[in-house]
Amino acid sequence: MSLLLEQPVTSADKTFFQLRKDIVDGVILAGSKLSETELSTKYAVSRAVIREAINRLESNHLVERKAHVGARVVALTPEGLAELYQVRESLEGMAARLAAINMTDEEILDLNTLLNSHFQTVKTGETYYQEAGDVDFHYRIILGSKNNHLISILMNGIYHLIRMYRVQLGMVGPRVTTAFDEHRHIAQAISNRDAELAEMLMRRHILYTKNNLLTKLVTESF
Amino acid sequence: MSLLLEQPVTSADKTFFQLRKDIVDGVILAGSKLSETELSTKYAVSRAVIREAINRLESNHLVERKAHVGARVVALTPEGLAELYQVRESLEGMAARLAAINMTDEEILDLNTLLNSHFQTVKTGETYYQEAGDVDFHYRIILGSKNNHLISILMNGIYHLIRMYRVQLGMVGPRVTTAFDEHRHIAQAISNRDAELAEMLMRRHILYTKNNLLTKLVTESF
DNA sequence: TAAGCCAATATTGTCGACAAAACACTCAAT
DNA sequence: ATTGAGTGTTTTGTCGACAATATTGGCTTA
Repeated sequence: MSLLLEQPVTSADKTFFQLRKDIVDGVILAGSKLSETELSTKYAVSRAVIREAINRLESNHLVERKAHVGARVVALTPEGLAELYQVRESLEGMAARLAAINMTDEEILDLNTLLNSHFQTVKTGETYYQEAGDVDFHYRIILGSKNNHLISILMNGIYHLIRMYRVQLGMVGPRVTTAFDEHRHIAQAISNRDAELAEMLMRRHILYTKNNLLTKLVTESF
Repeated sequence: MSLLLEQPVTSADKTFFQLRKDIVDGVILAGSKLSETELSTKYAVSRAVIREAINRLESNHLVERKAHVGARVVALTPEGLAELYQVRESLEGMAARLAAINMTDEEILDLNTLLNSHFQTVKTGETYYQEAGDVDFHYRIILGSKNNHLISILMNGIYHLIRMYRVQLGMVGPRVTTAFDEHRHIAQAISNRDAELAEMLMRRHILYTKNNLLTKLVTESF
């Protein structure tokens, strides 16, 4: 049922996925240094593999490298969040618009089916599936745009950083059910092939999410 | 005078810049295979350096890698160009809007000064400086957005691929002076701090450029 | 005591060699 | 003649060691 089952084939792939997961989940703290030798012993691979993984993490905007100095996990800041979501709003708004045009009837049907199944889990209040479900919904629309560059920029470029903010800040309270309603309206616009409305609703949805996360980030004073 | 003087500090840096230049300029043909051993002898560096360079080229969307198979320079196709410019239109439109808000008065002054100097070279018809000048103009606006994620996605993410299409297809004929006029109008909107107009003009400017390049790509039947 | 230089140490950058996988070619069988 | 298996070759993936650079700490000197 879940999308995007990227299979690791090489040792560098596995290490990259593992490192990425640990960073997104906060197991490796935001802002901390990534020592190549330390990681190579910890993950039981050579430094060459670690270096390749770190390079890929850099293109995912999750770490920053400086020559002869090393790599650091990015810090989570209000400014960074604001800039990230400004870009996300533009790109995913575009994705929603294109999805309303380019998704097949079957894909739209699947999207609505997914929403119905999410409705069940939202009622029970299982936060873990909320996170996964939200990502799944957005992924389908992104893929539905059928624009490979857009897909690459979002999925390989910035989405893991978005998830990092979401996972480490959380999304709780009334926002959960509100967001679900917004998803329904977006899906409705796409079902009606109303591209302009789909873009507008998606942009507003992301704007709300940004404000929700920004509030948490500021009040928790990271 | 020129912007973005990224200095190579390591051997991998130099190799990366050289390879990127050769690909953008067409010295290494679009669609061709990149053999690691071959490149390592040609550029007189170890395979590790070549591999690092290729990894970076991949995050620049200039090459595609497959595990255990190798890397290939991307192909220039009408579909790829259309998708790329669809994304570019959205992102640079956003950049122009933000630039109208965030550029300092001094930066706007420099932008107008740059345009005046371009006006001289356009009259003489020096195509080389046209290309460089156009890139310079767009770079200033992108940097003027002051959004680091947007800057990174455009400059490190897709702009070299955009340049690759431009360089290998060329931009000639009446389009040259027309594009210059469009630049002037965009600069005017930014000078007036009219964000909405700046975005609209930039989007249309990029749309025109796309159509111009698409025509060339189709008629030349690459 | 503070500032600056120098040496010792630790970390990143680069290299060549070996392992594993994909590719190409031959040869046999239908 | 074509397809298939099998072998030999080439290419990519991984590793450990060495080189070059940055950091740390101590020492000297004002």
